[in-house]
Amino acid sequence: MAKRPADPTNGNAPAARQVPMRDFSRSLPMSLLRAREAVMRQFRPSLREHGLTEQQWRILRALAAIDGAEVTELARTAFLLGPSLSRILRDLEARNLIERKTAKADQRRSMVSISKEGVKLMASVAPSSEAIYAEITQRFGARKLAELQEMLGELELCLASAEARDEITDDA
Amino acid sequence: MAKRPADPTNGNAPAARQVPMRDFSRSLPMSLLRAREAVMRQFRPSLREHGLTEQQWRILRALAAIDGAEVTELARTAFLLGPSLSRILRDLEARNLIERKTAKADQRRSMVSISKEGVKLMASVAPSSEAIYAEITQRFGARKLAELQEMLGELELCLASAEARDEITDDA
DNA sequence: CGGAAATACTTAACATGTTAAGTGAATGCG
DNA sequence: CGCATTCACTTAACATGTTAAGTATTTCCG
Repeated sequence: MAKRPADPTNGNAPAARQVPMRDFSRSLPMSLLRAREAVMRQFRPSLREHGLTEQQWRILRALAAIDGAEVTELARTAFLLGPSLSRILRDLEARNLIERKTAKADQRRSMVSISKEGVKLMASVAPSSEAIYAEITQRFGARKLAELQEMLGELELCLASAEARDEITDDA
Repeated sequence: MAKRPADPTNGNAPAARQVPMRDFSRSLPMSLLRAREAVMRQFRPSLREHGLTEQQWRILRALAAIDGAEVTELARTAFLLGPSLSRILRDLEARNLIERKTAKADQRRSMVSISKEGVKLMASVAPSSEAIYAEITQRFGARKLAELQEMLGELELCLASAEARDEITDDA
């Protein structure tokens, strides 16, 4: 486990001065944050030109792939929290990029789908978006990219299972 | 590419999706986002118990390691944008966790440092934080973790250099 | 049937991300 | 010196992240 470089100012004194922890610029959360920011920085200008934020784009992509979904399902797919999604859907609906209709069987649920305008907008953004992705793939290497994504998936899974265990423990 | 022949026929058939774009749940930004979220989900409860957000914690850690820094330098270290940092510093100062003094040589700059209270708070959070990190390291594997971080760093570098090239091109 | 509990969202409140504009203090240079 | 420019922040405005509370609907169950 994480051994740190010796700290001459400290030793093992428990109560007094704090050890500088593992250089936090190399912590996992920071590495992930910086990598993601580096990637998103490539896409944001293009999205912005089309009047879309990253999250709005995620929602449209998710909707385009499934031809209608409930809000909760959409939240899971686009990896957004409910409140964020609620706001964004309100705005996207006002811009006529999506459509909603409450389900007949269950008035609580609402089905969301992309509108014709939404599809048109996607068509205008997709080429540039794909080009950027292709550029990244080429620069970083397709094989390496696949490896990276594989590891990211494993990390996610390994931590998700940690939480499942916590929940069981919590059950009082 | 990807003209989307609107296919209303498969309303509730999740099976055959004619994919206009690469399944976006496997896109690099989503992979990074989900991995990071999985990691942060482990830390947030502990930080919250101590009344700190993730960003406030980043700032304290950065300050603890360097014993005083200018705002711009701190922004780079903690990977925060100027406006976010300004707000957070205002709040941390109000809570007496940090101290500021304007530089004598240049009145525009202000030096920020962690206060005694700030150090004390860090000392109370650090053990749990380190324990969580150790748990993650153990679950995922130290070697694999190092590999992952190595790849993330390479990705960041490879995209940063892409931007450097863009800027040169823009310069005309 | 009827009320407690669960479900599917939505609102609210606060903190941060992101871009643009503002402010006051140094600098460059004619 | 004078003054436009640059610099180091800060404010502003809008969008999202995050948690808690609210609302309407449905389901569970006696």
